[in-house]
Amino acid sequence: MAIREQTHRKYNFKEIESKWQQRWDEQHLYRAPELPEKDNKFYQLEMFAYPSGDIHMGHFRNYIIGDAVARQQMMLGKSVLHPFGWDAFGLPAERAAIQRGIHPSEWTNKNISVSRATLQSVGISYDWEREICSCDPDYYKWTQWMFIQLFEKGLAYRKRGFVNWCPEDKTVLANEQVVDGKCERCGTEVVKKDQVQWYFKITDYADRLIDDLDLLPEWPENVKTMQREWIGRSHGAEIDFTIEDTNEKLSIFTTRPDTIFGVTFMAISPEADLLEQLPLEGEYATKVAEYKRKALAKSEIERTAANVEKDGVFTGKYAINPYNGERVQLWVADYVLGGYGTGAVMAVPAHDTRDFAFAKKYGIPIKVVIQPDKNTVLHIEGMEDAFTEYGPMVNSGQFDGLSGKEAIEKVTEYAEQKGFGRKKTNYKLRDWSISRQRYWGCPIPIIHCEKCSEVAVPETDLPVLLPQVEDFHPKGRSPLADVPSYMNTTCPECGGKAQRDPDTMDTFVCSSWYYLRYLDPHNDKVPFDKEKAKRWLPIDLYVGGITHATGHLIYFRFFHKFLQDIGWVDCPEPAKRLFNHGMVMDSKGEVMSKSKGNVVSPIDLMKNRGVDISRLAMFFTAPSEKEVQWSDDSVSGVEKFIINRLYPLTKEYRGTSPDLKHFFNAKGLSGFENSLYIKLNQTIKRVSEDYPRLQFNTSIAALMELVRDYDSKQITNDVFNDFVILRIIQMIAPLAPHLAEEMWEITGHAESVFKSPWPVFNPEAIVGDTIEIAVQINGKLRDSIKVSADAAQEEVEKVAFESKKVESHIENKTIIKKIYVKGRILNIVVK
RNA sequence: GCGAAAGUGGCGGAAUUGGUAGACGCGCUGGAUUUAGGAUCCAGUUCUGCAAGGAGUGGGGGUUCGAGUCCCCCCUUUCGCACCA
Repeated sequence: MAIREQTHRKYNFKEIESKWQQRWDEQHLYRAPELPEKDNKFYQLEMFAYPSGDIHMGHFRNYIIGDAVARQQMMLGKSVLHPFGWDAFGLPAERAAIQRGIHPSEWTNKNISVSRATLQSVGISYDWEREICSCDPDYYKWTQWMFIQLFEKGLAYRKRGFVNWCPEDKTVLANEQVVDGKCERCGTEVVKKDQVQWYFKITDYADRLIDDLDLLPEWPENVKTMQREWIGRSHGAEIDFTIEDTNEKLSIFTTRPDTIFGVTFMAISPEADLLEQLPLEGEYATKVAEYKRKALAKSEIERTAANVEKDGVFTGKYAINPYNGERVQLWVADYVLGGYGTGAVMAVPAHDTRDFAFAKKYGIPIKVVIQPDKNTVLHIEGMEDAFTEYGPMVNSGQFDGLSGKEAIEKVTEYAEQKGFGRKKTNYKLRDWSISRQRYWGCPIPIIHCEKCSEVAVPETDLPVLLPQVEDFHPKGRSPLADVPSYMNTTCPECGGKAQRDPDTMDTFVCSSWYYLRYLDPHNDKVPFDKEKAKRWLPIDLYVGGITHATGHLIYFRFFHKFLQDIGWVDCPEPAKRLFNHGMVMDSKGEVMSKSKGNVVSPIDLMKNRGVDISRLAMFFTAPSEKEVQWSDDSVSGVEKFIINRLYPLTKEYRGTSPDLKHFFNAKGLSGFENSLYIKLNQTIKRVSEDYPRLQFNTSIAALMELVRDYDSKQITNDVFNDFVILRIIQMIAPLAPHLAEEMWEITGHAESVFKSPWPVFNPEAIVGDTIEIAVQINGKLRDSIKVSADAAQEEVEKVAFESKKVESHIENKTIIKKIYVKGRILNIVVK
């Protein structure tokens, strides 16, 4: 009876999974050392998670990918750091507070408990001892510390300016949080608002953020391209025009100084401060004011829509071109961006598409100053659009004939000599606006004093605790502004009465340095220990969605570089390799979302089929970087494989405890055994090569083949039999950890399978004794022949020519040549 | 509009460097076993053809003994940027 039970051991995933989760926890299997050896560590990180309470398929996929890598790295003998934590500040908690009348912290903590429990039930190899939470004062103390470091270096500053404003959430948004002119969170159209805001001077790092992308060969090319374009470096010149009546400077940035003689008007952005300083007169003043009001009221969408006709209004003023003294009209136009360059442009209708359209509309002159080549003359009358390419300069005085790069250089040099211009590099990247008029965020540790102006809270007074408030309703100012006990304080410098800054920080600040806190999460003296950072950094593999390409992943690189500059980290980049997993869609290919009601919960799936089968199903469906259309049909294949094939292997185990430290000694194996041994080594090779590519679908396929070929009845060598079974268990372990541990225990191991060394293939046993060679005639496959693995070309040819199929294709033909690719193919060319 | 990536059976997808296209799985077909099965096992399954054969990796050209893979043109899809002067 006992034997019967043994041989019919059922795959009881519920029992197995909870048993091992408990054991792992008891054994502290995932506890990372404080100080690993520098060349034997692996820092595996998945992106910081917002605790929304329910984990969906996308999270599930993200985490199991990281988990498989971390577990294999353990088996490769590395000290693995695989931590997790919560990006817990942010709007949803505040919304929940408004809707349900509970405090954001309560809502957040509840969600964290639920999410943590779910993740624990997925059996992810996190070192929970290192769990962090960004809304915890022990954490945000150091976020405030980071702010102060930036502030002291002049990299955190306040300025008035036009900001993206969401009328629904009543808060400021960073450029990255505006998608298609709408608020990323609530979809409301974003408008411009004039406000004083805190900024981080990320633009100081623009060059390094671009240039150091070259230090990241293991980052996906598309992410690097997106970052380069987002930062948007362009080289050109700044040239000072003058305003006719006032003699004030009007500087503009241009990448095309070679078109300077073609300027026929200038245009200023309605947002530009310059505009305020212009002494406008009479009806012009009214018209401009009216235009400005309308332009600012327009949403980002209306203003930036591709086909919107350009419009503007004449200011009645004129500017003087310093190169030729020409007097040109000065316009206000909302196609000119306030935040880029100087907020004004020189307009060259003949050679810029936008200026062309504008000039045509308002009847402004067009002047050709660049020709396609020496012999082609452009005529304004025939021009349908601007000519924007490079070519020789004309009508440009002393510069006539120069073209392209040389022209640009000469024209710029001239301005430098005369003192009205200079070389200039501009960026699309703006300084990072980080203040938010919201409650649920990290308080800005600044005190405003009438005498001493902005003063950082002394480090000893950190953290500046978020006070309790009653009313979270957005009013357009921070809820903290209405808490006198918070706001009123004394100046750390002069001791006089002072006010705290009422704003909180963008949550992207919290998530810009969290990967460092994991290294030393309980340190109450410093944000993290430098020596620990030295040992653990950089992150070896950073897994997350592509959505963060231009937001988080730029901020996080910026912080890292800043910390390098002030001596806290010693490497230039935070993450060596970045991996973007594909999205999980529903079976119709639509994004899963609550509002569509098409969300498939991994929780139900795991309850019904088990964690390991759910994991394998996700892995097997597609390679990790590809989008998947999730359907429960994906499960049946791997489920059958596990229940009917793989798990029952334990009952074939013969209890010999083979030596796993060395290659198996294949001498004396039978024919079947030998070919299985070859298959085993081929599988180890394939799987070992698939893991670093995160191509687990093919690893599983390879294991399916191996298990299919395994046949206990044909194996007489007990040790060999057991050797094969143990190797299979090891190879599937990072993908299906509970199952593998259970099998590992059944096969007599007291210690975790993740402490066993990852299998190594025997390079001398990946090719069998006989191999198949394809025989082609003129490149077309005609037959396939079997020869011994070490057969020479003559031998192969001999066998090939004996083939009837080959013969029928070369009859009455002349053999021109024969190409033999060793071990693969013989191609006979005939005529 | 600009930039990038990708198009392979009924479906998800294999195929490091040019070298037997369709591994593995789903689905489907047939068979075995079974009281029964939507369980299990075995066999088959790119299309076409009775067969020998022929065609075949979005379409068209090219390089090569040989192209899913390399080059040129076109089409489609997805993603990113979208007045950055």
